[in-house]
Amino acid sequence: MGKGNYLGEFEQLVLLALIRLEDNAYGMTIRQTIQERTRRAVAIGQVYSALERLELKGFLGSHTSGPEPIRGGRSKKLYRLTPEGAAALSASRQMMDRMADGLDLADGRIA
Amino acid sequence: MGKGNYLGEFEQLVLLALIRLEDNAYGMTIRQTIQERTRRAVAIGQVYSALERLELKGFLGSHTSGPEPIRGGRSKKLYRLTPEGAAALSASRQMMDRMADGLDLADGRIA
DNA sequence: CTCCATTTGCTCATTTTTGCAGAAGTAATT
DNA sequence: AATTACTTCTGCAAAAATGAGCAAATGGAG
Repeated sequence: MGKGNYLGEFEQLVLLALIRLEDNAYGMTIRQTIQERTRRAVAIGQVYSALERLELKGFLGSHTSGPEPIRGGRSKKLYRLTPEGAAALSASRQMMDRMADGLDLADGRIA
Repeated sequence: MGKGNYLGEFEQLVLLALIRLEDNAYGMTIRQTIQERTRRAVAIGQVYSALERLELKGFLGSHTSGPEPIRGGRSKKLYRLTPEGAAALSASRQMMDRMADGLDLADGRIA
């Protein structure tokens, strides 16, 4: 795998949502999960563009579910993390942890 | 504080470096700290452009040190975190923590 | 049964913000 | 003048963010 493909912050949120959602990860649920947990509004387009980037990089895979017999029950594009995605996520988090290690974030000395 | 004032990942690294460096945070040391801890190369211009943005947003303050009587000892632009910066950093990290809470990152289910 | 309003899910185009890279410039000592 | 240390400037690439609008399903009114 090439260099320089580290994850942006929102991309990390998306990958974390995938893990949390297990077999039910698709655009709408991913968006909802991120909104609930981060308490910030997420535009729908943002989710899909992140998903597209991540799939291109091989960090996740997708398949299409069949439609379901409920109102608005059209088919969905379901996503799952790949081993590469899991590795990238883990690496990003470890990097941040090393940077924060031993610091008292409560009282960062103030200007 | 306004909305939409979120930190990018590199910006977070810069703020964390500030805390770590206490009274000795300026372009060169910030760069070095990030490189050592994250193990990735950091272009110097990237550091300064992040610093400029962060100062503009009020997340850090700066002042100029006097020159020192050693070779190349020109004056430095020293940076410190503001209360707003500390709050933003803390918020970003909490957001990520809530997203990751309870997940087993080791075995994200695989595609 | 046929429309069409409603619900759910996705695509696309665009703009703004961050990230990345290196050349050029400034200020000090030797 | 040469050397060392630090900063600014400039340009481009990648990611974040926004929102309009398209597509596919059901359910209900007629």
